[in-house]
Amino acid sequence: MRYSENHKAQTHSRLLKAGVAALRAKGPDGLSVAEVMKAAGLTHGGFYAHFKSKDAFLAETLTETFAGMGRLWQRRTEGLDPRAALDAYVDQYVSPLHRDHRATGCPVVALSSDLPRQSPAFRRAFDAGVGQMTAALAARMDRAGLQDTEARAPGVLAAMVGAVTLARTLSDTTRSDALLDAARTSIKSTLLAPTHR
Amino acid sequence: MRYSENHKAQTHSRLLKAGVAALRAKGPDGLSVAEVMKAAGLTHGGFYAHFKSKDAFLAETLTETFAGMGRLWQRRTEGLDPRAALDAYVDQYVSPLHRDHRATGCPVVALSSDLPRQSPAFRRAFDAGVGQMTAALAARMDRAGLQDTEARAPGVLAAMVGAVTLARTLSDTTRSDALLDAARTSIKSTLLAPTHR
DNA sequence: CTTATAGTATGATGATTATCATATAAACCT
DNA sequence: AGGTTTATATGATAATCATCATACTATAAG
Repeated sequence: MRYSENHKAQTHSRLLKAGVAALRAKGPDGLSVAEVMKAAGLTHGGFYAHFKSKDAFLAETLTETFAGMGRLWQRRTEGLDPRAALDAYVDQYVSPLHRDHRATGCPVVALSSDLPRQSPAFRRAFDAGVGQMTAALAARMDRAGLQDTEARAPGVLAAMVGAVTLARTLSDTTRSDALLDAARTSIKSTLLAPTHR
Repeated sequence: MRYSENHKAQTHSRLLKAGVAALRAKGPDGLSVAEVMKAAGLTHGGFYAHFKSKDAFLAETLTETFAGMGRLWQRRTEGLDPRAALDAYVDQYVSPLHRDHRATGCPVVALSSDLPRQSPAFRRAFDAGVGQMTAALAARMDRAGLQDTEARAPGVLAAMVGAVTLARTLSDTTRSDALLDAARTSIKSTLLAPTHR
C-alpha cells in the first residue's frame, strides 16, 4: 500500500460532496463527470477508479443527499419541544426560503420528475430517501402526540412537497408567497384536526 | 405559393402533436429533434423550417400540452353538476390511474423539476399553464358554491400535485395507493371546510 | 535511496445531438 | 408542359459527454 491508508476513501468522499453540491442544481443528466472531478481538484480520467459508472455515482450521491437533509432538519429543530419542532419543520419546509434555494433544498422537489429517466439504482435510492423522510415525519408527529401518524404522514409530506413544487413554478413572487402561506396554514390545521376520514 | 396553402401549417401541427406525445415521457432534454421529425414521418433537417430552435419548439409544445389537458379535464367533467364535477376532478387527478400514466398526465407533475434547466420561453409557458390550471380550479370551486376560491385554489392544486408526485416516487404500490387515498380524503375535506385561516 | 504500486492524468474513442448549408423534389401558376 | 418557389432530404459540423486504455507520478515499505 502506497499513498496513505485512507487517501482513496478521502477522495471518494470529496467526489460525493461535490456531487451533493451539484446534483440538485444541475440535475442528474446535467451533471458531468468532468465537472465533478474538477470540483474535487482532479481530472476526468480518474473517475472510474472511484465509481463503477456515472449512474452508480449518482445513486450514491443521492443517498448522501437524503442523509444530509435528514441531519439538517434534525439540527434545525433540536432543542424544541415536540410540538414546536413539528411546527418549525412545516414552517421552514413550506417557506419562501426553501423555495428560493433549490440547490440546498429537498431533493424530492428538486428531482422528482427526473426520476423515470434514471437508473434503477437511482430510483431505489430515491424510494429509500422518501421512505426515510416519511418515517421521520411520522416520528415527529408521534412525539407531538398525534394519532394515526404512520397513515397520515405521507399525505402531509405530499402537501408540503406540492406546495414548494408549485411555488417554484410561479414567477409572480406575491402569488407564490401567498400560495405558501395558504398551504402552510392548511397543512397545520390538517395536522391538528385528528378527524381522519 | 406552391404546395397547398396550408401544407406547412399542417406539418407544423403534426410536429407539435408528436412533441406533445413525447415531452412528458422523455422530458425536454431527452427529446431529440430527429425523433420528433421521424414521428411525423420526416427527416431531421427540415425541422428548422418550422421552428426557430428546439427551445422554441419545446415552449410551443408545452403550451399545447397544457391546452390539451384543459380540454381533457373539461370533457371528463362535463354534464356533471358543479359539486360532482369538482369531486370528480379531485378523484381523477389524485388517482392510481393518473399516477400510472405519466406520459398523458399533468405536465406540472411530469416536468416541474426540469423547469430551472429550460429556456425562459419554456418557463413562461409553464407559468402560464399553471395559471390556467389554477384559474380553472378556482372556477370549478366557484361553481360548486365555495367561498374565497381564488385564494384557496393554489393550495388545493399544490396538494393534488404533491400527492401524485410523491405517489410516483413510491415503489410499493400498496403504500402509494394508500397515500393517494389519504390525500384525496384530506383534500376533499379541506375543500368542504370553509374555515379558511 | 530505490522500487513497487496505488492513485491520478492524458488522450482517444465512439456516441449523441443541435444546427445549418446545400441539394432535391413537389406542385401550383401561367 | 415548364418554371418557380416552397417543403423536405442529405450530409456536414462542431460540441458535449461517458467511458476506457495507457502513461505517469507520488509515496510507503524495504
